[in-house]
Amino acid sequence: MKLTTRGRYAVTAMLDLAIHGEMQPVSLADISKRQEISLSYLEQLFAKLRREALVDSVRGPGGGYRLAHDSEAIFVAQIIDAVDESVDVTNCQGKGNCHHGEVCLTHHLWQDLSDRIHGFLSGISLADLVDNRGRVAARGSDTVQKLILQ
Amino acid sequence: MKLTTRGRYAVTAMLDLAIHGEMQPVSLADISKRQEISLSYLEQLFAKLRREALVDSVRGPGGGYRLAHDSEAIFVAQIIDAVDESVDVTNCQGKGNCHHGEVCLTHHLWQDLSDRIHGFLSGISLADLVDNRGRVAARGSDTVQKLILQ
DNA sequence: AAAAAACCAACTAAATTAGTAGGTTTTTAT
DNA sequence: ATAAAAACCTACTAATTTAGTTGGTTTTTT
Repeated sequence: MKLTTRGRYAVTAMLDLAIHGEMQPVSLADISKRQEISLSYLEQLFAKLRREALVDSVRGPGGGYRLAHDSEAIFVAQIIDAVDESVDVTNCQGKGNCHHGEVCLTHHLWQDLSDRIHGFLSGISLADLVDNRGRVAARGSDTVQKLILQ
Repeated sequence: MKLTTRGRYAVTAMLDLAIHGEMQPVSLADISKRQEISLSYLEQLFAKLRREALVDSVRGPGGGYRLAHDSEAIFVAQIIDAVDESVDVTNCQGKGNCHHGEVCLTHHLWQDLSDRIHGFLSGISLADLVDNRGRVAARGSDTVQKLILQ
């Protein structure tokens, strides 16, 4: 699994867009200043986000980036996936050929964990993050915890 | 977050121990052959597992390693932690000083995800893995999914 | 005494990540 | 028209991490 600065930067930048991009497009220079992320690095990330149609760009002065969809319809998992951070923790990229073409001893464990991580991040939209500044899991998790622990 | 070959190797090797170590200690050479993990690399991993008191060693011919506790009492999270793979995905190692000493925009998101991953892996023992060869999460997850999705 | 094993330290190759450098193209405002 | 602001693009680089190697020593059994 890869979940490093790159994925965190991408989500942070998209969240910045969701917060500041209501009226006019937001330039990467602004995001760079606010979030303290190198401008060139942001450019590379936004190239990928654009390829995956998560953002639209406006060139020229006053230009910048806008979310390509409502913030309710963009999910953290999509952002992470777009910048090439796979949330998959299996050794075989889910193929199941990890030990002589068969699944290895621990394949199902990693597969299940991967599914859970992806499921968790697929359920959180940018709008959720804007609403409560990232405190998202607390919502349902009490019930879930009780179920798991009982 | 780091969850790479190292952590997977460690869990696989411990599972091998749980399966083959009932009667006599298991040598790393055996694990190395069965699981196709470099012997020297296994040695490094077991040095850490021993330091964290997850395994006991027996030196000399016929020696090897044994689980230090019942397989019901050793959890995947402990193994991952022992070999220095942190399952924490925050940028600040959970300290919450990610943006000028304050929490960054996405801190809670990563913190919640980290907690979930750790919670998941803390609930799975080696015995669970032996029982159903790793197919563990399926158990409770249907109910959980329904709750989350409704 | 020999062999099997744990134990140990230092090194190395490969991969990945984060970041830099140095541009071009497009578009707006003056 | 021109200058400036911004996206867009490609290639390079430094640092870090990972996986693995090398070459031992120590302990214990046969």
